[in-house]
Amino acid sequence: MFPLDDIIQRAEKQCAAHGARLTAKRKQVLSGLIQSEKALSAYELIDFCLQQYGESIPAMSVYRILEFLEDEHLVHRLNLANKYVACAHISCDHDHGMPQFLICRECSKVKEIRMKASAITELQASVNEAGFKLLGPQLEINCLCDDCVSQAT
Amino acid sequence: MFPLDDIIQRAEKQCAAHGARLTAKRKQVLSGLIQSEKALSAYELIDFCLQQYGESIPAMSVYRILEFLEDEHLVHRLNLANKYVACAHISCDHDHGMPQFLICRECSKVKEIRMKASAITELQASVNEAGFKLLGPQLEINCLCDDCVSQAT
DNA sequence: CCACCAAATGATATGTTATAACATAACTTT
DNA sequence: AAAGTTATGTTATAACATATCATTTGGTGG
Repeated sequence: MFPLDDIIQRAEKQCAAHGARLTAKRKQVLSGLIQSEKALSAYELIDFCLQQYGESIPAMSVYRILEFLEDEHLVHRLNLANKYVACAHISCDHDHGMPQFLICRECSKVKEIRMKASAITELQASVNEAGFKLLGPQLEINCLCDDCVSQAT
Repeated sequence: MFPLDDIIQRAEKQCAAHGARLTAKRKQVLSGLIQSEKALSAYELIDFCLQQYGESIPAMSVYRILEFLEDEHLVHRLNLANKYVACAHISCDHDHGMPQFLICRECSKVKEIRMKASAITELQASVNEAGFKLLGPQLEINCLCDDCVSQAT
């Protein structure tokens, strides 16, 4: 889609826009997530950074960095899998509404899709009716990706 | 809704129907989940059983028991919260289709609702189109319950 | 330039959730 | 009671996450 460097540059601009700094470590973590093209746990990211950059980042730092990146809307935390994934839309400007994540339970591949506005409205209505309020914009859905389905056969 | 004993008795019958045994410990764990009326972690259940029955169940056993109860469709595992909740429909006969769980992020209160069949079909279509297959029948949705919303103000 | 402050990172300890591996107990069937 | 099956106990450890305090870094005003 977009070359890694473009995305990083873009992310850097986004951060700079409100005085946040995309430091070297933060770039490494973000790059890791972008390159892996699937969801990684914090500890998988540590391994990745060690392999890729020969740099060992303590767990605590990775969690802090992930939190920072989440605040900057550069990554998403997937509660369903206790993993993290790069936002699929760092390189575009539009607003992203309510993201849906299809998460492959086998290989952690993630696809960020959009629901129809009507479907969201309907969901919201059901939720409110039940005495709850929708929180966080995100729906996470347990799936198998087609690759893993084929392999299983 | 239904008195605890009725539900337990019902659950016992359900188990007996295919030769599974709802032992004393399993009853305690299930009762704990039913009484708490919200999702509990395995370790919260251990505490509960200690308080309520003066009986200390090792973590390992609780996990095994939860797995058993899940197989018997008496409890649901909520991946979003890493907690467990009693099935809301132990006391009725009908098939339950695709359960949706609204989970209060604050207090772990859970409401099991049903989606319209049309909505499920639509979701399924989106998922397939994206190259994934829906897995597990359950959707877990991050919410705040109205009580916690009020308190926050 | 440098002393200072704030932000970022490191180090260590600990908490929380979950599973693996193996041992023992308890019930069932004959 | 012996043998087989199911349930539970014990111990160790993996995987995920946060609290706390120390140290480094990078910009800013004197």
